[in-house]
Amino acid sequence: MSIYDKLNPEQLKAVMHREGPLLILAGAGSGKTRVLTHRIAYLINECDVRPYQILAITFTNKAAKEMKERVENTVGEEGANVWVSTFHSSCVKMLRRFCEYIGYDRSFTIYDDDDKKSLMKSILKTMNIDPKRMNEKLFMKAISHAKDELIGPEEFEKEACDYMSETVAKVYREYQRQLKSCNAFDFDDLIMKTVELFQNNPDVLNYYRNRFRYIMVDEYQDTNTAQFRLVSLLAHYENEDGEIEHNLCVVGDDDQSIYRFRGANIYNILNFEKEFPDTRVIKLEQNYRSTKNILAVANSVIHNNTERKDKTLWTANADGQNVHYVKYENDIAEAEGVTSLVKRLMSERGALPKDFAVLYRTNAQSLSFEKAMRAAGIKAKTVGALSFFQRKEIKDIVAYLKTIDNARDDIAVQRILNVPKRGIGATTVEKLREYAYDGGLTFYEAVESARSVPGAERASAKTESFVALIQGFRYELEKNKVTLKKLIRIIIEETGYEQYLIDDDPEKADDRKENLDALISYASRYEEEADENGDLTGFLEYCGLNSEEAADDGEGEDDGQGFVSLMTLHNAKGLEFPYVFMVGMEEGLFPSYMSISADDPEPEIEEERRLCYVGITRAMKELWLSSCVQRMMRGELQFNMPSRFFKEIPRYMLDMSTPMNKDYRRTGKMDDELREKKPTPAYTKANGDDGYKRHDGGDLSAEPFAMNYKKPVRDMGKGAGTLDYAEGDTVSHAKFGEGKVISIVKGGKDFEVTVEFPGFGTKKMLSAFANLKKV
DNA sequence: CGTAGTTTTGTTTTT
DNA sequence: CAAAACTACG
Repeated sequence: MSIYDKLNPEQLKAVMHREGPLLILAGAGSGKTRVLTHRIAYLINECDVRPYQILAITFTNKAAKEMKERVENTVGEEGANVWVSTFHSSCVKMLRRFCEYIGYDRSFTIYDDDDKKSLMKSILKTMNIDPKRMNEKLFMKAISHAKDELIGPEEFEKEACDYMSETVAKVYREYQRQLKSCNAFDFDDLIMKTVELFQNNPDVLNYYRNRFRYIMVDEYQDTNTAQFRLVSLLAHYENEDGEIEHNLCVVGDDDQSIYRFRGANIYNILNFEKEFPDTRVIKLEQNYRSTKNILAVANSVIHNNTERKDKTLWTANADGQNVHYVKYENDIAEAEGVTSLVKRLMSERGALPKDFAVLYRTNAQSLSFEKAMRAAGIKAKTVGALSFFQRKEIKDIVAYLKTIDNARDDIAVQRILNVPKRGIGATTVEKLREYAYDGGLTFYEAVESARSVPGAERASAKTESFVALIQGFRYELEKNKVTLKKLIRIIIEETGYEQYLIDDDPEKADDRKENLDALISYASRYEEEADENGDLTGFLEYCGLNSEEAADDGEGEDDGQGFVSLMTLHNAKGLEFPYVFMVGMEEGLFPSYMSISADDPEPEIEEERRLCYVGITRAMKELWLSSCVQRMMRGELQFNMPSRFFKEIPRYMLDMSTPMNKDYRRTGKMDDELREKKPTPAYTKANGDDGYKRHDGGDLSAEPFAMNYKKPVRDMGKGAGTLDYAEGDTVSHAKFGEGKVISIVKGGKDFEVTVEFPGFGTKKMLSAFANLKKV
């Protein structure tokens, strides 16, 4: 009996693969993590590979942690020496060691999105760029994208061809300059700069090439160009006979690529075999997770994508229930409906809260579910929304720590200079910033010499006491060798931070204090776990990269029943639940309005479809899909059509009779009488003599919901029948201003209108959404 | 300088 | 309906 006995033949082939590039196309629920961990075990136990020669890369810290545990379970103690981490933390580790080669100091900090935004805003201000015309988001996106593609500021500048890109180039260069002077990297830099480090320093690269003889990458479909380069640089080893080995094993599923917006390059997986010609390809198509019915729905949806490797997932599992579809009157009814279904499944089937997940497209949707669950007394947890380290109070204290550790971090210093309030106002900060900028100083240095800064003299008494405060903290840390835990307590104490919280918002003060306590226990746990390099810099790095759940906040101790998980579809990747609710499946929400109205919608819609596929395949036993006729979105009542993805599911696969009484869809409440007479009305009507017409997935033109279909009210009169403008007319658009109509093409119930806007170029849009007015 | 009250603006997903 | 930006006042 060996650990390999439980593997199927394909899995076994993958596990036993020793040398050379290997591409594992692993469908959802096909046991890829198991393959990965077993392969690591195989290499160590059977092939004399040392654990430290293996590098396994995952995407999230959570996945890394889980994989590490599983490796240690299969391999034993030695498994702890396998380097399992995310792209970002691997890079941090390597940079921490060698960043001096590229002119950084070892105590560098990492900027998250908030920090990035602050820095960008201040740059735009000093460069006198009108934020009304070009806001910081635009620049952040452009720069981030460039970095994903390994395009540095110089190259970007060379390729700039219009005013827009030239401006971005200038900002990009300044942004990089300031990052460096702050001794900070942003997330994208972590990858790009590591690649730079390798490319410019062969000795460093060779060091890691010789060390990492076997490299594995999980979720390979979500790698971007920079990450691909990083991995291919590393997976290059010259053996004793002078042959080059590429011991690179990547595991992925092109159908689950959902991070294109973040630069993920789907061709990394589609063209892997071209990059590495001697690649062995193994497909894992047997699904161990879901029922046949769930898988059938997933397959029928994903088959509408054109850019994919052909494969079809199958399972030996039972048929299971049909996938359910419920159409609710509004978002509140949806939340209550889902909640009562959860309640009912718990009482009728003995399911536990942890068996359920509610998946939605946008974080904003979580609120109504949180409320409904709380009202019904069901434990639910929203995962991921606002991560621990993004909370104001945590960021403030962390900014103090950053300032103590690395006063070159201008963003951190600016954040806390007047928090809690010390009477140092915006004008003073502005003067200090100018002074620092002109004199090539860090912001902190400017603060130190505020006395001689024109315009800031008046506040110099206040800035001096701030400097003294920081020096005091440094003294505690360096001379008195206080622990991190103690240091944080001292900071809170000395700055009067708790009083500040109470003055700022008495309502939230208690919650926030609890978060501070959580930070303190997080720090003390870090100190216990970390070995000798458990210093302040290390702790900050830990904080910066762990965007996920922090310390258990003590709230609601686990009783073994767990929580209903509320999360975005993106967050659900890699997870599985017996019962899954995919909610808010409406045109304009999922697929999102952004994807529908993009210049070139097809690839975006395909990504949304993959996201849909990911959601469906999270379900093990039973799946509910739902949409609402109307919902509140940004304070306005919106009327959406059911998602186009429903049209891609053959109707006979859907059970549309889910718990219904007269009022269910309107209120989300179940009729108790009905429940008692017919205990399980939900599961009786499926697939059969219900009068539903059956058609296969090929016929997408069929009206899916003739039964309870209402025309969307949104923009009636423009969307349907006729338009009040014609080709050649001048129209006006809320965002782009006036433009000339180039063409109008009829498509389905809508018109695709092409308009040329001076200054914005030519845009294609759907008449129903564009809200164009004839001028 | 700080604050409270008002207006504007923006809408996806995240390491 | 937020959050952010702006304004007016003490």
